[in-house]
Amino acid sequence: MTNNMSADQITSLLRNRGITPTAQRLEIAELLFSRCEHLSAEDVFQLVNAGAQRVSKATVYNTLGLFAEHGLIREVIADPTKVFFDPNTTPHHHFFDISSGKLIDIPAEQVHIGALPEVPAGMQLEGVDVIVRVRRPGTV
Amino acid sequence: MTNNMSADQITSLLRNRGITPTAQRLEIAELLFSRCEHLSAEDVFQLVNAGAQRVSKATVYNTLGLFAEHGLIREVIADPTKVFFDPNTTPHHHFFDISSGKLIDIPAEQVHIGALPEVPAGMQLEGVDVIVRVRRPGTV
DNA sequence: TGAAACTATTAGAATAATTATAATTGTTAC
DNA sequence: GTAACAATTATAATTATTCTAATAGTTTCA
Repeated sequence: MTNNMSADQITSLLRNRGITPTAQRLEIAELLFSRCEHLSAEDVFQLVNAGAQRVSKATVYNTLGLFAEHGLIREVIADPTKVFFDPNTTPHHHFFDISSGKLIDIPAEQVHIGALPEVPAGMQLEGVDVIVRVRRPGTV
Repeated sequence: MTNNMSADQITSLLRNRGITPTAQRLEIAELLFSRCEHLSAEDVFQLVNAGAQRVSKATVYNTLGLFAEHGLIREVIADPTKVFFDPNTTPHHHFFDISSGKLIDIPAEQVHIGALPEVPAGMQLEGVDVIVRVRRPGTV
């Protein structure tokens, strides 16, 4: 699934969240929102620098962290070797295919959490992540 | 919570799973099952080598991986910076306190998953992990 | 306008977790 | 006792991520 957005649309997307739109941030945002895929920092680094390098690894991390902090994307922790960034911030969950290391969205309505335990005293609920680990038979 | 087990009990615990009990493995197992805590590889490395070093980092990783593979412990992926190892392998879920980086068990019966989506074609269900992220107010 | 003072952004270098490799030690079978 | 195999180790490499210094941008005020 791809989703074409104009540079202007992406610029105001950032502005609406209080993020100063710089060249690097626009490139990374464009990439995330046009692809609508689950990308790792490394994926973003490769894609944004396809051809000549223009954006450093550190900037990729800064930018992804900033976007996540401002609710533009969401971190998904399912793979011990890396964090994924999901441009879909609506409530939903994930299949994690341990054979391929890929994530697949699960629409929120397909997972029904009937009961949640009481949050420990003095703590604030931040979010609930459901990861359904699946595997292609015959693979490790 | 601590749980005292004799060296013999731990030895047969490993044997029952088809794991040859070596000195290093017994030390690590003893540590995991007496503490009943969520430990990272680094934690295990520190604890097992309190005093003089006897077990290398690589052996710690090998051993934890082996134990997990044989169902003696369970990997919990909640913190992007490291993997936790949980000696409790009964079905249950976790709070992850993002302020302190600590895990707290949630008994299985306190989380009720009413519906699960159909596993993608040709895939095999491996497990379902529910991570409830919580935070101490005022912390990042 | 123009430059000092400050803030925000970027990226090269450093760090931490983990894994791969190859050497070493221990065990088993005959 | 020794060949064949399995387990352990250390080193070093790799990968993901963060730190910090440097750069670019913005504001203040003379």
